[in-house]
Amino acid sequence: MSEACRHDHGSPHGIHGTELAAALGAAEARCAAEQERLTPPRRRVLELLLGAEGPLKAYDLIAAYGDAGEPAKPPTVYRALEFLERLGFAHRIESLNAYVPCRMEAERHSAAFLICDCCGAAKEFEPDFSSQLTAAASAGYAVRSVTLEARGLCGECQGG
Amino acid sequence: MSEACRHDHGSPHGIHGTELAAALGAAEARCAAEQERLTPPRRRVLELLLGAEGPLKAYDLIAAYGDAGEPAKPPTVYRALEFLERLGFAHRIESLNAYVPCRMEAERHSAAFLICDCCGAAKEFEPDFSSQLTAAASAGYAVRSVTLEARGLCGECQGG
DNA sequence: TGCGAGGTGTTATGAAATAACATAACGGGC
DNA sequence: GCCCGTTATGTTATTTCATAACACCTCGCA
Repeated sequence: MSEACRHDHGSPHGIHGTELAAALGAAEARCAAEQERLTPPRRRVLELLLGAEGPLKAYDLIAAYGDAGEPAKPPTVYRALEFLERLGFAHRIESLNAYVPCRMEAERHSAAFLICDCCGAAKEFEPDFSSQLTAAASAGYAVRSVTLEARGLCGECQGG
Repeated sequence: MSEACRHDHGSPHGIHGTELAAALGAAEARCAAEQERLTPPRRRVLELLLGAEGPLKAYDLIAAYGDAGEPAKPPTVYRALEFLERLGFAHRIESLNAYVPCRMEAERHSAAFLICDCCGAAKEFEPDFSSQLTAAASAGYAVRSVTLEARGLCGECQGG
């Protein structure tokens, strides 16, 4: 992380086992409902994101892709990420060049993150953009999507 | 831009001549007041940003840097950008990998942009982050900086 | 069964950013 | 003035991030 510190950074949990299977199943179901296909590469990338401890870089995914350690080719992963973002299953965190699975209920929503500069955790939260949307409207803009990234320190990393 | 369209994209204005000189002078003054130095590379990069029609990529700056067409070396420009961001003279737009000069009054503020996917304009506006900061505080985060990027269409590009 | 749309595999390349190290300019204390 | 620590610059090379381009495949459907 961009900041040296002495903490024990307890892992922000990935999901595994039954829970992971359930999440993948739910994704499968949502795809079916929307006439989209959760193909093997897409499913694999989503699986890796869901199992991860925190935001993953594209090349982390590329390296981790193969079952026996063989990496994927970059376009394979970038295409899968594009799909997952489009469906709302994952978000890109611009300021980290990294990706996280979506943890929220709502589908295809705007994304907002609290990013800890110390431990690297990225916590998604439900933003209220009404004030910013009002400002945008009065400037004549038609807003399609909004992303917000707040950098700082999480509770655990503030202690010292 | 990421979206084909038929508009005549009138130029979002860079500043030039006297106005540019005044802006650089003001920057010089603020540096002096803060024991910082607006060295030649920093001044040159700021000048390029202020004169530009819209967001500039780092490699646009690198290419445009030399008076007679010789490019700068990447670290020259990246260091200058880092300085300009630190002092609040410029902002990075994460979702574009591009930079704009700061158009606001306040110093070292958080940044918020309305980005037109059609003409590429990036309009800075004064955000009200109180609701998001409340949410962050209740999650235990100590926020240092916030960036918001809203993508959509500007007034001119909505017409058709 | 032939066609079109969407998806994948593969090679290669392009774009964005930084590491590492040498050199130079500046400012304060003596 | 001169030394010295600090800050900034110059330069080479490399790393990291992302996409172009094209061949092939596969599924639904006329």
